[in-house]
Amino acid sequence: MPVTALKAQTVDRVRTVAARLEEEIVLGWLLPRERLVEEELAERLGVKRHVVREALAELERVGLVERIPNRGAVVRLLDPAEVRQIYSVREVLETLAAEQISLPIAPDVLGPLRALQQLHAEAVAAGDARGAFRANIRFHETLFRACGNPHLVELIQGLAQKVHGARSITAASPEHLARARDEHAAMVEALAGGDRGRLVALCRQHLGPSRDAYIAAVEARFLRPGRGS
Amino acid sequence: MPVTALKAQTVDRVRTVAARLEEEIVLGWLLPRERLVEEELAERLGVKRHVVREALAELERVGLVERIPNRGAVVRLLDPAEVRQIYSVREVLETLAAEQISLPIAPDVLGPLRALQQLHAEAVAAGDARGAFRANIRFHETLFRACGNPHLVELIQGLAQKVHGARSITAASPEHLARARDEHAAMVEALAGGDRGRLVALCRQHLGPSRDAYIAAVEARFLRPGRGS
DNA sequence: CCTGCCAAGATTGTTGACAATCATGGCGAC
DNA sequence: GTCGCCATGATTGTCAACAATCTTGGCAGG
Repeated sequence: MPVTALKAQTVDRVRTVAARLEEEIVLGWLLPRERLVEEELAERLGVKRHVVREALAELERVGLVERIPNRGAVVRLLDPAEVRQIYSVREVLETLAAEQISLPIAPDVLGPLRALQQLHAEAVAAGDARGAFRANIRFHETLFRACGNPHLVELIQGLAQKVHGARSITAASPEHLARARDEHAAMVEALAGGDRGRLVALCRQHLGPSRDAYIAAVEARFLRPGRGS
Repeated sequence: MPVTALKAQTVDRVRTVAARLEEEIVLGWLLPRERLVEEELAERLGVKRHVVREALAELERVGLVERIPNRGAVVRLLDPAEVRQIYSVREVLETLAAEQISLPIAPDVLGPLRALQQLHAEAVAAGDARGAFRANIRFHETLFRACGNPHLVELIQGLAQKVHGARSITAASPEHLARARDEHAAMVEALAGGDRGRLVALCRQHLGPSRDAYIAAVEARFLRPGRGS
């Protein structure tokens, strides 16, 4: 018998549901201010309400969802100022991590990284936003894990997750995906070449575009006076 | 009647229980590897098991408690290597925050800060470890909040919480408490005097002692070969 | 015509009981 | 005497019904 998943533990199902909802938010299936009704989600995702409940609590902690007592959960609209603050911390942390990666990079990091880079490139080529999103996450996780400090990686991932709600703008945009793809390639190159300065610069630049695109989009689309329905 | 707490919302009770358990861990009431039985805690703290359950999940996320499926929760023993990693990130983040505090410090920050510093000093003088712990948390929260980036503050607090389990060594030690008291005074002085370099240096130095004391204590007391019961 | 209140429906929050799982100690086989 | 198995008790995990709360629509009064 397989060692895993003989019986899906609830904690796993919670994680699965949370990840699924996160994806739907990132991919724009669920829009900001959209209500998330527990029973409806439970039925749609084939789990008990209790599981959905915990998943929503998880997403609330992360910041993707807002939960008001007795009123339920809605997809959160990130305030541009907040996004700016998060990105400024991300920049520091990701720079720090990049600086701590021991170069030359170990082959057992570089190999998987190249594989994930290719996976991402293929998803982009196929116009598969979900695949690109997933590959992108795994790429950065693998990259930053090479810094050797799991707690730093955890922080970086947590911050990235916080602004995932801001990704719906760029997650499906061919230009942004292509740009990310090329930047990933450049990062791998810098790693392989042992060029730390370039790597750090690339990591920093990698953050800018989605942040700016989101802020521009939000200010244009959502923050019109009079809380556009 | 007070405006708040007309009815204690469950989410608040969860937080309260989590904070209470955290304190008991920090103050050494609950020792590493000690089992945390849900029903027992529920009765002792006067809440339903469900609330304890969520609180334990919270503490697990934070890292103070370890939860094994179907086997329950135990107070987690922090691995010294992990503690070192966490402290190294803390150092970066707290330095960053200290550097971003706009000087001269605003009076509406300095005032409360001085009050908390005194509260802490009084608790130390009275040998009130719990009071000192609480005042200490509030002091640092107030201090770092002055950096203007709530997300950075959140990260700093989260990391501090992660190593709270390591505080049981120093939380009741008069020497460490006295030292912290003096360093707090010096920080306030540096803030009031607008001396950023001194402030940053103080923040950095402030971290060292409890880290080192914990590592020394753990290596001496808990990590003997043969998992000393 | 507008305002405030009340009832109905929808949704979340809470609880206790039940099921599943795991540690413990006793018993028999070898 | 030791090893392995099974019954038992303790503990956690799951669930569905019930209670509390909020929103919505309608109606009466001004």
